[in-house]
Amino acid sequence: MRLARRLRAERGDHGLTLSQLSVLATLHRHGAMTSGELAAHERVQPPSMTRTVANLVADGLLERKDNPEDRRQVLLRLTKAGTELLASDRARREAWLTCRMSEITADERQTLARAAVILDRLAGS
Amino acid sequence: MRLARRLRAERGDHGLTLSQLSVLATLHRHGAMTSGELAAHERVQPPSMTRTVANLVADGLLERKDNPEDRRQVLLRLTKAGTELLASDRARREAWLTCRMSEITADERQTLARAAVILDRLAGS
DNA sequence: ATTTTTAGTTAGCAAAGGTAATGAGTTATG
DNA sequence: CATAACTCATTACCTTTGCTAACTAAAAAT
Repeated sequence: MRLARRLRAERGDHGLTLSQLSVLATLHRHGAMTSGELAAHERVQPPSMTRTVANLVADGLLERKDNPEDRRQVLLRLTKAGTELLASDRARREAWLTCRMSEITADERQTLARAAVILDRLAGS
Repeated sequence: MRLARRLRAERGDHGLTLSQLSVLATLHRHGAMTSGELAAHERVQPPSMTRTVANLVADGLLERKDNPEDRRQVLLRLTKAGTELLASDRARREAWLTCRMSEITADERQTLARAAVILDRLAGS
């Protein structure tokens, strides 16, 4: 909990929340998907995702595209602005992480890397 | 992010949020403290803590005690109900964790334990 | 005695989470 | 084919959690 808050504090300049950033990152990694798929992936209820997405669309970071094959669905994808913001955030985060990583030993770094893999598996990626 | 949500989903029966639970756990681990100390420890601004604490007091899990030496301060401590709820939550969480831990090898468990220590240090516990 | 600082609070904003109910589109069935 | 049933996304509404700014009361400093 405290660690999560510490990370949140490192969110910084762009003014996006972790949830919003996570949506952008998911779309970047897995490509365009529907609101429902996004909700399932982020482990959130559909209405919550609707709202988060609406905010991101309003900010011009996502765009909606109707699916002609099933007109109930809406495909979401990153705009150019969204992709760029994600890239710059990643850079900033990398910088912070690099700084942190310099505070620990190579051994410890390896332990963290292994732990990340295990946790990812437990989270059911 | 997704892992955090997965954990949150495991919150279950008692109806408390992670923030509330974290406050109870902190008070249990470090003993009674003031609202300000609690806020600093949870890395949250004082007004946020005021409200969280107010909810917990309303639920009968915390109690306020004026400090006669400095009457600006309010000491917060767990009630019996708060202590019991914390214990039962811990038991439930342990059960879940034990179940998870049985899914991985002893080697992996050790990796996670080591990682936890390192992260704690980075978080500035 | 007055000013400054400190602890906690109140008021008000936005985001994120949830459930319940609706609307529109698709699929299944009589 | 017409209707029933289901699915996807949304709207409406509630709670909790963060935040900042402004305020009160108490303590400390001048």
